[in-house]
Amino acid sequence: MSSPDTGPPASAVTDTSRRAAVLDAAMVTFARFGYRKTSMEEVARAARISRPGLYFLFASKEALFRAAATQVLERDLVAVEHVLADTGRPLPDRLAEAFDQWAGRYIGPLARDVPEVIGANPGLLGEMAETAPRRFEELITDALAAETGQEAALAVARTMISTSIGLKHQAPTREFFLARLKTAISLLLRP
Amino acid sequence: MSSPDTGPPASAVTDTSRRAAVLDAAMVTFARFGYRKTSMEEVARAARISRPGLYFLFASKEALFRAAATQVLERDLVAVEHVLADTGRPLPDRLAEAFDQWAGRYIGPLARDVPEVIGANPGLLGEMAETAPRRFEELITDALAAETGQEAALAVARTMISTSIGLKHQAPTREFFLARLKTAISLLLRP
DNA sequence: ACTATACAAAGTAGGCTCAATTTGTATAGT
DNA sequence: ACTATACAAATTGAGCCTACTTTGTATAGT
Repeated sequence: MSSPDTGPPASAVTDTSRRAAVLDAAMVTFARFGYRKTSMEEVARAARISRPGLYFLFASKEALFRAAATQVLERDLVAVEHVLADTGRPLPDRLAEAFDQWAGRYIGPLARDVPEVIGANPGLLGEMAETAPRRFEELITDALAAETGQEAALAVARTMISTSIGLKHQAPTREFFLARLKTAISLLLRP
Repeated sequence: MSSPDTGPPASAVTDTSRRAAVLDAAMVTFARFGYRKTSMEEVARAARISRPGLYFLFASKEALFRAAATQVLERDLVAVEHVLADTGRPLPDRLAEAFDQWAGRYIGPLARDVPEVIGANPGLLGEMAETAPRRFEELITDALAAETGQEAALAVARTMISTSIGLKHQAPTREFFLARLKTAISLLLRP
């Protein structure tokens, strides 16, 4: 719809990082107070811009939330992709770090609210709510299939993902999560 | 406090099963409406006794809930124990059925509310809230250790439990849960 | 070993109003 | 490519009151 290709690409990088910074501030605020109780004023304050300026960047509160959540998910998927692509490292290490990026990093008392507020408002996210977990499953499956050549790669990937979801609910700390996850990975990679 | 050892044991069995039936009706009602919005009147109606009669059996709403939740947890643990004790059957089958009794049976749209209402009111449960999962972990660990003799039995048990918790959140149906769980079990029992 | 009826004290829901907040837009300025 | 200020319309929250429900107990009856 609203294309940013209006002027010269002089400050394209600046524009992009400004947008990203605003989205970061927005997600922190959404995570802290929840979608409903977060006002555009509060987001603007957190992003250190004016409220009209915020509306200049994002057409509505919904669009802002969608963009913020999308950035988080996309960023994490890219991180996972990069970690898994580094085939110089042992597979178990790469898998552990991939799950840490995808889930472990959101274990703490503050960080927990991020996936919570995203998961609590699937209606605002549209497709992303379903495609992101699917893409993650694909990335894990491919990494497993590439290395171990298993045809059980999908089954192993799905089991690991279920385990990580369970651990996310059980783990009081990121360290707990990671320790248990590494155990699970080594148990599932043995055969 | 109120001991039932007042008269002859003539109708002890009847007493016990009456109590159990009342507790079943109570748990169904608690699960349907939640603890707060469930009235003693409603429980009495579901149990087909009078409200004063209900107070004759249980001193308070809290005591009633505690007893109902305890019965559910204890009943499931006994079922798990029995299933695992039948060493004539293959270990994977027994494990799958154990997890089905403990978690899978609560997957459906109606059944889901039971663990939910129990989990949502840990303050009313006291010790049971922590000891029951611990006892389940012990039962699974012992079954694994007895058969496979592993010293990794605890790690395998914990991984299976985490997987089952994740699956409980993912699974739309009991069949989905069971299918994925069986895959996980066979993957974790291979080495 | 209960049921039926009744009751006080406490808690909860519903409705209602008014003030405050919030959204989205506009306008003028830099 | 923004900020500052302002504004209408809609939503929300606070406070308050009243009516109803609920808890726990008591009492009489079978």
